[in-house]
Amino acid sequence: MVTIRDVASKAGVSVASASRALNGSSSVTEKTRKRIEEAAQSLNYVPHVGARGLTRNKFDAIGVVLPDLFGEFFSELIRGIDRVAHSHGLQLFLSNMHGSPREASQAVAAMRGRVDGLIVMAPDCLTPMAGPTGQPIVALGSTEIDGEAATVTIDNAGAARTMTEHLVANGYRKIAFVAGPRGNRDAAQRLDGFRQAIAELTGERAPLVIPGDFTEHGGAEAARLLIASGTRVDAVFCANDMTAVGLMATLADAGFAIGADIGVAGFDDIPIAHYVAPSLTTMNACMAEVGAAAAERLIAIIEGDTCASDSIVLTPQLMRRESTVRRPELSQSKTKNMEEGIQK
Amino acid sequence: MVTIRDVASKAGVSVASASRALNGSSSVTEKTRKRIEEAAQSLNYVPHVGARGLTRNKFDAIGVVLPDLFGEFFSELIRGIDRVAHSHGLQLFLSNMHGSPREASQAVAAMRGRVDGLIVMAPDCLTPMAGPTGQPIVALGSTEIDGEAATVTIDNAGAARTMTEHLVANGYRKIAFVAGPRGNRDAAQRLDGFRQAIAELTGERAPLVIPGDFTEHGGAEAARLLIASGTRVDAVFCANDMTAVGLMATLADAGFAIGADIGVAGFDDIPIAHYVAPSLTTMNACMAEVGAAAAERLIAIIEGDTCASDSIVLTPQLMRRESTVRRPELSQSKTKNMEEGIQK
DNA sequence: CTGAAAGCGCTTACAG
DNA sequence: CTGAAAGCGCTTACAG
Repeated sequence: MVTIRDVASKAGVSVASASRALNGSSSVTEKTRKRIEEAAQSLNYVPHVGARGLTRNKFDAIGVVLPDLFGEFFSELIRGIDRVAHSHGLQLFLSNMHGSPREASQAVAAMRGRVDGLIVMAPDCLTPMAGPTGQPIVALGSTEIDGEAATVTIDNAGAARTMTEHLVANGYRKIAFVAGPRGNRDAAQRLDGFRQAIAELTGERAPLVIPGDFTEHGGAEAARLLIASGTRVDAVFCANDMTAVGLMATLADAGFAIGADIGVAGFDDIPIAHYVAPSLTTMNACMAEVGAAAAERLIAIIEGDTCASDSIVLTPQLMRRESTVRRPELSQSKTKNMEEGIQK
Repeated sequence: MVTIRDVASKAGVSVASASRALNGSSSVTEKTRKRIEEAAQSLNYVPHVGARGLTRNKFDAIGVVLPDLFGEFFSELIRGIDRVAHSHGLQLFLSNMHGSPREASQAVAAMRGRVDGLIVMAPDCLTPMAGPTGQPIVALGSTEIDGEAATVTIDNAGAARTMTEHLVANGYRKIAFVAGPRGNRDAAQRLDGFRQAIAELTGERAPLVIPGDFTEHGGAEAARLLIASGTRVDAVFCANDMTAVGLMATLADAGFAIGADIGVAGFDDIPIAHYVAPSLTTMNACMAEVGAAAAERLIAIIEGDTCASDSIVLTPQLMRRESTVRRPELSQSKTKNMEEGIQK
């Protein structure tokens, strides 16, 4: 491994000069600069970023701790973060906390001395995370972090209300909700918003709430539970899109015409939502924007912008699609031709 | 920021002892170890991983350089890498080369002094990447890297042949191919495999090849081109799934019954492939496994296993789904009820 | 403009 | 078992 010492000696200068030349400091003769650069070139010198970070206490990287690295939801989030990080010349250090608070703390600790700041999403923690280790940190979603941290969230409750209004306005009266994982704040806020809206709009005080876990499988399970119970509902509002996708598939297999027989709504607007058939009505949580906003906020804090620590709340938009269209003829060539549909 | 010096002085010992105690060295009295740990605890000490890495020349992290961080394809890949990295206690340093060879080299350089080894995927480079900077490196897909590097690839050509055989066996004769981006080796190999298989199976020497770019939009464009040209084809084999998804949607909107009127096949088996309607026949490129294999290989190399530098080739599996079923009645309740379908 | 030196936070032979 | 010292590869005041 060639070090700056090697290029310095090859160029016949001190490491100090080599460092200055390589970092574009002005105080160095054009001639020696050239000599040093040639030496570096010929030796194929690559600076040791770790060492540089140690001396400068600046790492040109930001850390991202997420509950999972997988799936369209996180993929979108990372995309947004990467976009702004890249435009600022920052590298990304990613860590998967695997839904475990203990691992989340470990991950945060493992970032010390590697990054200039952190974006953390840990909506599953019931207890607030261990406080910041002194580094700039922004919390994503309804993550709770000890001490102060800037925050980027979406208005889950408000969005759930918007969706509920949409369902009611479209003639669905009896609406069930498929919940998210216990202890997940995003899920809890969505449920709250739904409950409140339902109470106001239909007077229903105890709407049916079916357990779920944010996965496709959980959605399928909820559908089976619903069918088995024989409960008659007009529509189902799922705490996230994956749940809705699983639920829709199971419902369709059981002969229900999605939309006509039973409305289905999701939350997140992951890309899959408009590929499924029928396409899924959902709330666009604009994860890419959340990620980008978080990254921008973090960078501002790192750069010493003190006003940057207040929180941002993004408002999801309703994506009106086929799964909440009551009369199939409204959606031209895309309606499923299932047994039920034909009989009518 | 509290350092090891702080905990040492608080515990009344030297930093050497503090370091030893904190790292679980055996040569330290139980009593002093306890004192040190308490000091660390009370000070909320978090080791500076960067500094530790510098001294030990070991970073407990691996770097991953990809053409993009976004989309199900990369998401799967990262998932596989993360699984084995995590099981070895390694962090992930992710970098997006944005499809640019220059950025790829930069990204590799930026990893020096941060990671113990690299996984690099850069299938778009026409010229081989700058050689390894001395660190262990494994190339993914048909990435070409100067000097030696272990390699994990999938058999693109063989898989394309398998798919072509499937199409022909299902009665599709005139088959077009939608290509991937120019200069992408995976795409080129798939096209080669297709051409060769077609020549052998149908005698056709110059099958129709429509340009594409691995995106949904490119697929839609290809479909429009196909329709506008009036060329009659029985099936379209797309260089990847995203292309197939875009093509299918456009074809369906134009009134074609996918499967019955025209077969469509993809490549990759991204999760969306079985959500679209009709579900998409494709080759499972098992990206998660590719990622996992690459990570395992890399770790073996890092740990000094010299035999670990030969290459691995994974064989994709055919995922037979609805988009290549000729008679709609075969696929029960899932067929699209389009104008064409009704008229029959 | 250039160099010798200190220091970033840690680990690890080397003595004791 | 414990401590003083050197060193990881770099940058940056401080002198000259």
